[in-house]
Amino acid sequence: MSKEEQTELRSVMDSVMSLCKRRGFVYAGSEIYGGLANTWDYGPYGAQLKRNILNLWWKTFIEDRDDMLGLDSAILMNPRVWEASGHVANFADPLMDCKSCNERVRGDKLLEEHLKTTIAGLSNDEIYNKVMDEKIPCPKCKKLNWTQPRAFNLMFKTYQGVLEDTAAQIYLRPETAQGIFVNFKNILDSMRVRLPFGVGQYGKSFRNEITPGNFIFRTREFEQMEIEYFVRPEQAESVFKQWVEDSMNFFTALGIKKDKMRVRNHGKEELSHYSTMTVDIEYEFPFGWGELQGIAYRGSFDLDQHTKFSGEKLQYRDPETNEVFVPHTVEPAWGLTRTVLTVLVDAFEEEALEDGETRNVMHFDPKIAPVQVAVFPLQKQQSEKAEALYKTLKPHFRCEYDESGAIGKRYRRQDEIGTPFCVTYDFQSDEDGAVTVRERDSMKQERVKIEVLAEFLKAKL
RNA sequence: GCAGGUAUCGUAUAGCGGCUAUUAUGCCACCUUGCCAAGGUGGAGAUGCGGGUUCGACUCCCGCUACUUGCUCCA
Repeated sequence: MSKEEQTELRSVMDSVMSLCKRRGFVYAGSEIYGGLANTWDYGPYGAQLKRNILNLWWKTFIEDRDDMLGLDSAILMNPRVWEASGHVANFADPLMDCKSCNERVRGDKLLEEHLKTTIAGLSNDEIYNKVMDEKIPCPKCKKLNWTQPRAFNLMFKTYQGVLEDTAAQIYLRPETAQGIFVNFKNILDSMRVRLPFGVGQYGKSFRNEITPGNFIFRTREFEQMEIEYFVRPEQAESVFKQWVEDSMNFFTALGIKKDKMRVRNHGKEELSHYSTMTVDIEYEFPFGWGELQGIAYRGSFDLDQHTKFSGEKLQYRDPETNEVFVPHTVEPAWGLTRTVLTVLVDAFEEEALEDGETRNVMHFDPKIAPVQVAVFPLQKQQSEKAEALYKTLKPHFRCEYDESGAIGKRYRRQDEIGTPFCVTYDFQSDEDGAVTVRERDSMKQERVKIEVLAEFLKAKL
């Protein structure tokens, strides 16, 4: 990619951010107090868009399927959960600073690069000693002048109870997934399920990322949609492949351009502590490729760990053979807030018009557009009739009524927030009982009878 | 966390150590308007926060905050 192209893409990002603020999609957090780093608030259209994406996900993967169940577990959990999951031990980067030039590196990565092998389970002291034994210098200034590794645990800590003593120290969840494993037994006992089946939930997670950024791409507070799909070990591979396919289909259903997405296999060295097979679904953002979703084959790691730490047997008994075993899991994990960014960036177009003007158009898929139908009177004489029509459509679609300014200006307003259909009640409507429906993408106009209008629009959504 | 860049009405911008801080667009009201940002009149709206230098700071200096580029990473 050339410098010019990068600058161009950078300005796309700026345009999207500016539009988000101007049109009520996303605002900077705590803005009137000078902001708080990396926090963003979703405005009316942004909140609606996020919810629409979430609802489509829930419908696609939970409601419409016989093998899926929904769950909504707590953000605050017993700290032992995170010991079992490995997050207390592994979800921290041992960062070392070079005292000579201030370069900061991950101690474990430094070792791995030097030794050309993967290492795991070393304590900070062990990492430090090993680095000093091997005399691994700073990659930047080539001096051997490291600080002790300091663990920056990515989990947010807080306190339960009014006294800030350590006994009550708990974490904000860094992922929603553990809530599913922890409820595995509850679900088996209450829901009469059979393998293979999955449990899905969405919600906020929190990670003290060292380097957040890129608008709402990487934020310390974010929303995920996660599924744990439980299978017999021998089913895992085919189920895994099926999830990759289903996931891509979901993104396509959101209207995201296929040629901007790719599936990327994780190499051995980047697999996380729990996974033996992982793929990412990535999108090409203006700032580069970024992960939208990870699909990880976790084996029986989580259920085994929680069995070990809790003492509860997390197993499955086959009702026909009476065979007892620990199911394996395939975990598709989406970033919801990231998906919102993707949809915003992907839908954005600065369209050049014939007269040299431009119009900003958000080409949201009609299913997830914050506003689906806008209703106008051609002029204020038709206000009353148009408003009455708006009220009949409102229960069936996400609707907006606008009578302010010239008709062309109202079209443009709706283009900018991605409304796919505009309906205009005009001078003829009284006589022919019809209205003009204008489509955002084609800018085509069509005359539609009012009595079939709702049906007509529904067919297009 | 380190190194660089940036910070002026909602958005995009101009400018200056000193007069009422520029322009465009958007927004609000009224008039006008027979389908793609028409026109007229009026209106509201900004120097991120704190300190210093100075008779006087939006402008110069320092600190903070936020955004951003690179290192990092992963939903």
